[in-house]
Amino acid sequence: MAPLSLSSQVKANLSEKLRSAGLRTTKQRILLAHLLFGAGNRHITAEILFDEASRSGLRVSQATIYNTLNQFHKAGLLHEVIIDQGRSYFDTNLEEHHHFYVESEARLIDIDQDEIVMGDLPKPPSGYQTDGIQIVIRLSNK
Amino acid sequence: MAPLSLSSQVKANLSEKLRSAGLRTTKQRILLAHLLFGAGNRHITAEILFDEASRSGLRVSQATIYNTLNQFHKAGLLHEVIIDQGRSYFDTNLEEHHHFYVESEARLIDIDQDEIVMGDLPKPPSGYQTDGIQIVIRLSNK
DNA sequence: GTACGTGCAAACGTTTTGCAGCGGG
DNA sequence: CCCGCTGCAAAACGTTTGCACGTAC
Repeated sequence: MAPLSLSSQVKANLSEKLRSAGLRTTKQRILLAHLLFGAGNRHITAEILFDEASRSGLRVSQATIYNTLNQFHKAGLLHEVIIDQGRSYFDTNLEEHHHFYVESEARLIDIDQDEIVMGDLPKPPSGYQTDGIQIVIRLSNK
Repeated sequence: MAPLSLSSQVKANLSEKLRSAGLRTTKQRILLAHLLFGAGNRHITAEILFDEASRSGLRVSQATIYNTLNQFHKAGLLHEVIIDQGRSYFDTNLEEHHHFYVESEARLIDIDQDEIVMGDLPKPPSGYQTDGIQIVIRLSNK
């Protein structure tokens, strides 16, 4: 994969994205943002992102990967999907949608929005408010 | 809490339950089964079960807690709910149902079956079969 | 210049594993 | 008697944290 040589146009776009999310634009964040957002919707784990960053020529520490993913998440640039014990997935698709999870491959697959039809959502118990809904359909090999 | 003094009737019932699930009936499993299944539907973590077992007078190792929960799960006596990163919940309610999750209290709450209305489920991609569906609605304090 | 980001390594909490010994069938 | 279960301790795993240094603004 091509190293840090992002075109200045691409860099400008990513910088803008980070800045409007209230984040400083460091070299690491620009490249990680490029890996995350530069190739359509992705389901990515810290491990995958670390590998991709390393392979693309940027020497980042794991701590930075975790910090960055958490910051992007807190800033609303990523959604978190928890479905595998001990491993978090981050989804670059921010629209409300749901997933198949292939346990044998530790892989998430988007479900088409119009494929899942929900009636009314249950009301939360008093004192609480709904914060997000997550539907996961586990798949196994036939 | 009352120690290991389970009535022989209770013990017989639990023994039967374990045996028909293909599990040997050891002292530890009988007591853990009693804690799990003797008080209605529960959402329990390894930590909670370990504490309850200790408090009830049985000296069990953490390894046995984990082994037992995993075995009960594999034997179909428990459902696993993964929603908190790094911690597994086991649900003694085997019927298909769904949950609220109160993040601030790390607590699961059952959703009444008739409160959630689903249309048709999406078909799994070819080569895969549906293995279970999990709906979680995250709650925060209002 | 200052507050925030980064790297490194150590710490953390949950879960798994290896192995010797015990106990159910 | 044998195979599976248990306890213990250590290891493994993903993730977080403390701290010194570096860098965006």
